Amino acid sequence: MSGSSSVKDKQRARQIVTGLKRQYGDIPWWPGDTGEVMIGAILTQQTRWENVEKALALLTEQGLCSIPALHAAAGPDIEAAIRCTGFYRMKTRRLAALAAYFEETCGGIGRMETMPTAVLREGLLSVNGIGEETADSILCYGFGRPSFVIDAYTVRMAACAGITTPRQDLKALFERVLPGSTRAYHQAHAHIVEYAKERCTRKRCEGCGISALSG
DNA sequence: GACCAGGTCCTTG
DNA sequence: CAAGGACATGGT
Repeated sequence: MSGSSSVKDKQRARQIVTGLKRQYGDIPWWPGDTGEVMIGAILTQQTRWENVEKALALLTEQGLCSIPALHAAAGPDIEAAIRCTGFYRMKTRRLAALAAYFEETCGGIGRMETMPTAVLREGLLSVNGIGEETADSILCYGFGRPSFVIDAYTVRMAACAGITTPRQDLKALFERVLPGSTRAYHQAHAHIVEYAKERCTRKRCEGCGISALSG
């Protein structure tokens, strides 16, 4: 916890953040409304984003790309639209659970806008099919809260950079290093994904460590 | 054909 | 409680 490796990890995390920011500058990320972002967050689980975009387009075409619409929709219609994202039966159930939570338990998304982030996060985690990463994606990109997202790319980048902090503590590590603004969280996560998806796959990891960033 | 993708849940040992 | 398996399509 307070060992010297934690100080080094902090420095390494800072180098990842600043190095990538220098390389990419501002990049756009998830311009959709809250409902669409939440749907995308479920669909992207263990799935390439390009396939998620196709599914979102199909849902939109059919007027199903919102929480109220999903809540009213028939299962098979949802399944058909999201098939290309894989795990489509499972994801249809998860979307239904998400929609039921906001429409029935919360009384609409609007009611949650003013909730404290911690309360909102607990509520999201209580929905079957929403784990830590999905919850933080929804908070950060859907509700504009400063809750940093730790995904497979971030974990690999951290490992490549020599960070030894255990996975469950990476969120706190990056949140300590970053400025507290939601925008900073958006950008840092977007940068990591942009960088890592090209060179930091399961099998190979080509220069995704800090050495490649700081020169 | 094998392997992998911006996870999560349930079942075992 | 850690590890393993299931969920499933689409691209390399």
